[in-house]
Parts: sequence; structure tokens; C-alpha cells
Amino acid sequence: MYNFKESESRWQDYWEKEKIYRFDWDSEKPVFSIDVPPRYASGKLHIGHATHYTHIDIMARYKRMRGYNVFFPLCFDVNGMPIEVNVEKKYGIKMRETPRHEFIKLCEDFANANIGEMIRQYKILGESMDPSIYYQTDAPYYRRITQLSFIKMFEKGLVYKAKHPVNWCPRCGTAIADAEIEYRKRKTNLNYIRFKVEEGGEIVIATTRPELLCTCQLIAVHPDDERYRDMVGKHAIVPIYGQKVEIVADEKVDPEFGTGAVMICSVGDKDDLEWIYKYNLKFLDGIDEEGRMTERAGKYAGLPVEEARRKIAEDLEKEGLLIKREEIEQNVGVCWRCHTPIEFVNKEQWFIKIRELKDEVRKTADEIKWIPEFMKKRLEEWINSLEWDWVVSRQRYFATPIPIWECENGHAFVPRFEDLQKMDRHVDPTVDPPPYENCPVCGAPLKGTEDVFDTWVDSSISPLYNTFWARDDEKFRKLYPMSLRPQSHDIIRTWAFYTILRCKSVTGEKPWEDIFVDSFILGPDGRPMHTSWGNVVDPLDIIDEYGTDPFRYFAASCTIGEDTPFRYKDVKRGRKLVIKLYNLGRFAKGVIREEIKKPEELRFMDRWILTRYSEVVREVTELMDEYRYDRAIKIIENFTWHVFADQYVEMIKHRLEDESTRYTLYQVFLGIIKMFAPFLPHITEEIYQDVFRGLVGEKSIHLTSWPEPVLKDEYALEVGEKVKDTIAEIRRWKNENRKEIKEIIIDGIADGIEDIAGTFKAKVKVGIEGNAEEKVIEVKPNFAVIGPKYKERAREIVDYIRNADPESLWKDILYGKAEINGIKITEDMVKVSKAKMYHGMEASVINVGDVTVIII
RNA sequence: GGGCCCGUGGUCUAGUGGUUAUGACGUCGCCCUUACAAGGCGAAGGUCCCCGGUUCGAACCCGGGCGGGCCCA
Repeated sequence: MYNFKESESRWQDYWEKEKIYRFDWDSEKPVFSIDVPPRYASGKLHIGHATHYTHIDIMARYKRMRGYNVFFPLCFDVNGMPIEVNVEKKYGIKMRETPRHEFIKLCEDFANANIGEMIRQYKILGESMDPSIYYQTDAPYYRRITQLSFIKMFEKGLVYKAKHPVNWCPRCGTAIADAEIEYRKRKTNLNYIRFKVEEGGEIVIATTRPELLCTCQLIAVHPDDERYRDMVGKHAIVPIYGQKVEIVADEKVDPEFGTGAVMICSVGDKDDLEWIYKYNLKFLDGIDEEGRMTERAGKYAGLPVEEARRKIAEDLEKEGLLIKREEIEQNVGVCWRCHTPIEFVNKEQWFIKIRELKDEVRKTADEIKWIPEFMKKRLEEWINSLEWDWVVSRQRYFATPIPIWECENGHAFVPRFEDLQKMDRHVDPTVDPPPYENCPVCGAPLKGTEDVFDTWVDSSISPLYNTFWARDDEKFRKLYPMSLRPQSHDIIRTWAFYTILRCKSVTGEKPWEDIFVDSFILGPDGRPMHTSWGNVVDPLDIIDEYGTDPFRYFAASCTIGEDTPFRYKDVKRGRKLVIKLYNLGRFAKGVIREEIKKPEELRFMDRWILTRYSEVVREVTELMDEYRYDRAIKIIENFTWHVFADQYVEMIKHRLEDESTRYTLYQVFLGIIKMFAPFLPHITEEIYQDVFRGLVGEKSIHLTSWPEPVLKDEYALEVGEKVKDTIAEIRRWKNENRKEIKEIIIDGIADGIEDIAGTFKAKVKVGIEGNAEEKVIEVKPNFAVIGPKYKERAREIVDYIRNADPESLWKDILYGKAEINGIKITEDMVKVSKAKMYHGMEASVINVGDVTVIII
């Protein structure tokens, strides 16, 4: 009985001890480099991680066996807010109330403590990452490259500072990029508020954000809206605050929404911004960085936004200015880290110009092979929708410092590229001296910025870090661009986009040859896993119960590009497969034993299985090269179980001492476990060590080479299939009739008969003596021939063939007399089934295709 | 509102123009055949979501629906 737990951990220790997976800097082999997603060093391992890293591992193992020098770094992402938030929670502290560098230290310690556990998890998953090319994104050696790549863009004039409304998370107290916003549906009130019109009358506007009345600058209606025809050009008086605002007509207003009259504030949301530019309005701050109302809000100043909204609505109601309130559903932008609704705050930030790089990113994306192809569309969509530049500054602590010093007159400086290149760490403007004593332009003192980078600034240079950019030109030329970026589809607009943008901008070339976009693992119920839905499955529990290889079987079975619900039955199927392989191993061990010699002549059915096996190798290799591991594993599995085990192994049990048998079993079974090795690294190693190691020599199956086709024998393939089908039919007969078989007489095949005899332990005779009569049972149209040749006339031919008497039709065809409406029906246009009939024989007769079997 | 993906026996699923639609799970029947009963052999079970179109021929291509999901506004 296979003890997966003991076996799996034994081999994991062995691989670690023997350093099986290493990138070889001196090797002449072609390089296959993987731009591995550095795993984020907070949270738990969820099933999505476990599955994705398994997919990557399968590709890495495959490429290794195919003779590549595989660059598969062990790496972790260690920057940013989630870790900060975790540290705040763990110690019950607030970031801004803790000394900066003290807080950073706590973050580092927190992350490093997690990393140990994460490495252990990788080991349990059977990952083959190389710890000798390790990195983490918060390390001084990595942050230095982040800064160098930024300096390169700064020197190219792609960086600027501007006061501009930015997405602001009031809880995190920082600017965030468009790509970091998620949208949530929520219920809110649409308030109908009465405005007096200076020129007489009144206008009712509908708004979800009455607290922004203090920043109201304009009222807009649709130009065709009859209700407001005479209002356009007049001036409304804002309730409570009293400012006069113009009523304008604008196509953008939706007359169906609310009253058809909207107020434009600065800055409620991104749409307002458009109006601000269009009508040349001012940015008026109504909300501050903590999400409270500013002085401008008068008596509501200092109140959190939501509270102010409630209060102001109450006050308006008291004064009879709020005439209606209805509940509506709206989409609100929230911070993707903490889900706090974002606000727009007008503030100085650092930007990287991405709008002018759009075309270049698009072109570069076209040079990269996308798997699956349609995922590229998501990137294109995102590029097309980009309206703002990339806000790269964050008002946080635990991230790469922005290497900028400024003087009071607004002159900004970064360290010289060459100077930072010589250092062995990054610079931190909050502690390091400025690159120049005073401002080289105006002589004023320089002050280091306290802002840090958006974490995508770090992660978007992973290909540059991995390939020794700015450190070792020789290595860089050898490794860049990388072979493959594996990642999931939710971060196409961030990680993939920013990586292409920055790597292209810095090096002038694409970052990778291929990008593999992975999908999500959903709960067993088909919905996203969610603690509150109770459908979360912990991969470590699965592995504990079923083993790593069965889990990896599930992972490999996920169709590429489609979100897949987690399925226990796939894991269970994986476990059965592992057990099946284990037992095949036990069987093979008894047969293979000592040295294997290639026999002078192979037995017929050995030629058959070797040919089928070679076909599988060819097909699987092709699929693996296209990253279609999901299809590949099914093909190997099906061949192994239903062809090799159920049919071949059963038919050779009578000749196990034979040289040809032993050779064939050795070849095919070794090839099978090699093909399974990237998927099921443990059981294949177990079998390899037990059965094959002495004969092959390598100290691990994972160091052996991928199998190659060994035989192509068309005749053995064709006839072997008939033998196989014949055996299946005889089995069925035996099952139905429950009779002992004494003798089998076969007509139609002569080769491979020995294995029919061996399988049923019966005498087999070839060729039938006596009064046999051949009968045509069925003549069917061959669409593949008739269709293309006769097009619209195919129908009548088909109908004719179907309705004719098979026996006489076939005769006519043979004599060239078969025709319909002037079209001659030839042999290639039909498929004929014949059977032999026997008279005066006490026996059962089975027809298997054109093979006839008589059982006595 | 836009884009993309998906819809195949009870359940899940493979399949990108050609005879009889793949496999798994489940169900049922038979079998402990010397690797494996966590196994083997076999059976039942399908309007390939709907409607139209293209085609000699459509699960597959095109158009329009319906349903589910993802991304974006």
C-alpha cells in the first residue's frame, strides 16, 4: 500500500538535500527563464496560489527535462499596505503615530517571519524553485534596481510632479492609482434638492452627495430637455452656502436620471473632473485627506463624509429643501486593499507619464505571445480606457523610497544613475544625504521626499532584476528578454501592463517572449471563495488528506483560461491515478529486474504498443510546448490507464520472461513515468528510484530527459488495434456467456494471435476451413469524400447509398455499375462492413470490424 | 452601458466543419483473472441552451436571443 505522506516528504527532503533544481550559470544549454510572481509575504496560502504555482512548476519541470537550463527563482513580494495593515493589527498601533523607521522594522520582521512558513509551503507543494537565485522585493539589492529603473525614466523626462486630483483612500491616507480601485455595488440615497433660481423660479437637482453642496460650481441639464428649456443660462443659488452657479446645457447629462438636472462639484468623482476641465472650474477642496469635511463645509467642517451627508440631508429636510429621497444602487470606487470608498483629493504627487507610452505598450504586447490569446484583449481594453498618468507616490512607510530630493523652489533631483549603480543598496531620502549639497539650480537647501513608491513600481521591474540589468551586461544579454511570465488575469492591468511599460521604456525591448495568463479557482459551489460564504478550501488540508500529487493532478486538470471550481472528485481521481501508477510500478519491478537488452526482433504487439506510445509522446510534447498541460495530462493518463495497463499489460502476462516483453515494458513504462514527472513529481520519483534508477543512472527522475518517440510501425498499429478490439470483444462474449473458452478460430488477422491465445489461455487457430460465406452487412456513405467532391449533389448520393440494399449495391460498385443520376459511385465514396457467415458449426461467431472470431 | 469567457448524458468535463460526440464521477449488472476491489469487464443514460443564417454537411463558423461568470465604465 502506497504511503503518500511518508513518500512525499521523503522525496522533498531528498531533492532539497541533493540540490536537484539549480540554474547552472556555466551551462551551455539554452535558457528557459521564468518571471515568477513573487508571492506576497502576508496572508495565508490559498488554493489559487497553490494551483498557480503548481502550473508554473509543471512548466519548469517540463522544460528542465527538455534540456533547458531553467531559471526559476524563489522570490517574495515584500512591500506595501497589506503588511503595514497587518503590523498595525498585530501590535495594536497606528502607522502615523509610530516613528517611521521603527514601524518599517516591524514590517520587515513580520514579513520575514512569514517567509519561512511560505518556503515550507512551497516544499509541501512540491515546487522546484531555485533558492540559489532568491530575491525579495524589499531587500536593499532589489530596491536599488527599482530606483535605478525609475531614475532612468526620470532622466528621460517621463516623471513629473503635479497638483492634480488623485484617487485617495482616506483610511490608508494615501493616493492610489486607477488600477488599484475596485468597484462595489452599494445602496445609497438619491436626494432631490430644491435650488432657488436668481432670475425667478426654482430647479430641483438630484444628487447622491449632498455634502458636496459647498463645492457646487455648476448645474447642468440636457439641451433637449423641455423641462429646463428656459432655465439654461440662468443662475441657481446653492442652498445653505448661497453661492450662485450657472445652469448650462450639456449633452452628457442623462435626462432619465433623477430630475434630469445635476450639480457639478469639484471633485465628487472622475466624471466631475471632465466638467471641471471643460467649463474651466476651480478645484475646491470639500474633503480632506482623512475623509473629513474641510472649512469650506461651514458648520459640517471636521465631520466624516458619511456623517456630514446624513446631517446635511436632515437639515435640508427641516428647511423643506429636500423634497424627496429614494434609495438607488450605485457603483462606488473603493480601495482594493481596505475597501474604503475612495475620494478625489487635489494634491501634489509624482507621476510617470504613461499616456504617451500607450502605443508603445500596445505594440510591445503584440510582440509577446499570449496564452490564452484572448487575454491580450483585456490589456488592450485597459490601455484604451487610460485617462490619467500613473500616480507613483504613496504617503506610506513600508515601500521603496522615492529617490528624490527637492528644494523649496521646486527643483527636484535624483541621484546620478552611475552613482547609484556603484552602491550596493538603495537610497533613502529620509536618512541619506542629498546627491548634491545644495540645489544646483538655485542654491537652496535640498530636502529628501518622504513619499514612497506604489508597490507596482517594484514588481514591474522583476524581469530587469532577474536578468541582472544594470549589474552585469553579459548576464543581461544572455537572460533578457525572459522566456515566460506566468500570472493571473486579475492583474493584467497592473502587473502585466506596468511591466511591459517599464521594461520597454528602460531597455527598448519586450520583457518576455510569452505570457501565460492563469485563471481563478472558485469554491466547490462555483462561486468565488469567501470566508462568509463558507466555501473556502485550504490547499494544505487537501494535501494533508490526499497528498500533494493528487492535488497537483487537480491543478493540472484546470482548463487554461477558464475559472475553475475546486473539485474534490478531481483530487480523488488523482489519488486513484497515483495508486494505479504505484501498482504498475510493483508489477514492472518484478518483470524488469536486471539489465534490459534490445531484442533482435520485437513481438508484434510490442511493436503495436511502442508505436502507440510514440504517438502519445509526440502529441504530449506538442501540447506541452504550447503550455497545454491540461490536455497533455489527460492524454498520458488515458494511454497509461486504458491502453497500457488495461490492455497491453493484460495481454503480455503470459510472456513475462521474454526479452521483447521486458524491453518494451521498460521503454514504455519509463516513458510514462517521465511524462508524468512534471505533474506528479513524488510518485514518479518513488517508482523511478525503485524500478529504474539502477538501470538509468541519474540520481533523480527530475534530472532525466523527456522521452522521444521510439517506433513508427503503421502496419503494427493498424493490425494491433484489431487484435486489441478482438480481445475486448472476446472478453465481452465471455462475460455475457459465462462459458469456458476451449478454442478460438480467427479470420482476418494473423499477427498478434499469440497474445489472444495467452490472454484467454486458449488454443487459437488462424483461418477458417469450411463453408464460409462473406456477406456485406452495411454500406455507408463517406462524407469526407462525397461532400467536397459533389457539393450540393452530395445529398442525393447519400440518400441513394443509404436506401440501397447493401449486398447488391456493393456488388454494383465493384463492377462499376453503381450510379445515381449520372454520378458513378466508386469504392472510395463508401465505407463497407462485411461479415463472414458460417454454416453447420456449433459455435459462437463474433464479428469485430472485418475480423471474424469463432469461439468453441 | 462596453468588452471578454462559458453553456455538451443526473453532476462535472474534452472536443474549432466530415460516419457512431471524449472522459470522469454517480447509477446498474457481472467478475477477488498471480500489480491494483482505491481494481477489471460490461450496460443504461444526450433536443451538444434557444431561434435564424452560411454550408453538400454545424456541438464547432456567422447573426440574434436567453442564462451564468469575469474585467472595465
